[in-house]
Amino acid sequence: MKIGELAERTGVSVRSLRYYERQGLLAPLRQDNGYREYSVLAEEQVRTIRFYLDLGLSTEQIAGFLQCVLRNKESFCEEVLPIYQHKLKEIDGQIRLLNQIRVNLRDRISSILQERNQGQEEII
Amino acid sequence: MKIGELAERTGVSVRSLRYYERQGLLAPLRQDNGYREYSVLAEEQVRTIRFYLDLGLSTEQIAGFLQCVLRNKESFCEEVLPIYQHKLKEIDGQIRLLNQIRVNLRDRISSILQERNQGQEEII
DNA sequence: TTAAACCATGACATCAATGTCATAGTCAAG
DNA sequence: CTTGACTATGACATTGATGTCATGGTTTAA
Repeated sequence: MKIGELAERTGVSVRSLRYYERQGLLAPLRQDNGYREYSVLAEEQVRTIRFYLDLGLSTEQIAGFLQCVLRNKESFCEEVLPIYQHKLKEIDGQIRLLNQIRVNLRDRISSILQERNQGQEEII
Repeated sequence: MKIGELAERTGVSVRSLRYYERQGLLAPLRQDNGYREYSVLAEEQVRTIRFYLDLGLSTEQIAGFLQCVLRNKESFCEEVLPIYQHKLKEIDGQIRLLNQIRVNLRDRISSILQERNQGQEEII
């Protein structure tokens, strides 16, 4: 199958498919005319790539274990666990930071609303 | 005071002070030699800018209300509240997304650990 | 056969604040 | 007067996946 068909089947843009290839995540054959030729397995492979990307992993991280997880159960691939754990710490840190900001924002919003109400009361 | 001194007093790099100026957040006078001349008020102003930047607001958003909040109470500046509320929604969305990923990651990590333990037991 | 649709590659843009470097003018202390 | 510290401006880099455009070759359907 050619790149346009794979793009349509997976919902991933042609641009991204070429990018994944350059990052070492896909390795389609080439037809005589230079067109990329994807096997039927490529569709599942792209969905796997998308899954890990959506998990927040980088193409570089994914490249480190993609071949393994395509052939085995995830638990068999040694590289996966440390990457997951590292990502989890990162996510926890981000959530903590966002929560601090969130609390700060909520405080300021309610304080603004309160002061405005007091201003109204003074007028009354 | 010159830019180096302001940078040292506020902990903000010279580069960033020039950037803030270009974004319309600072407007120092110029000495005859072209050097920027900051008033003592600039120090507080920079801290205010940093505060809003740390809250996740963009220089463009900050520029929209900075002059007002420097002169009045925050609750007096009409532009602030909608920006806060918009930012809060954004943060909530980010937290939600991160939490989904977090749950996903934790599930996969524990599932890997569990499968590895089962593998061990089988050997025993 | 010809036009439309598809493919290839490479380059530039994005988002945003900041770092860094190059080049050059200015100032202060020795 | 000279050297080192400071300042000015402008340009390029960063981060990462993706969009978009330009240019040109290929295929396919009418």
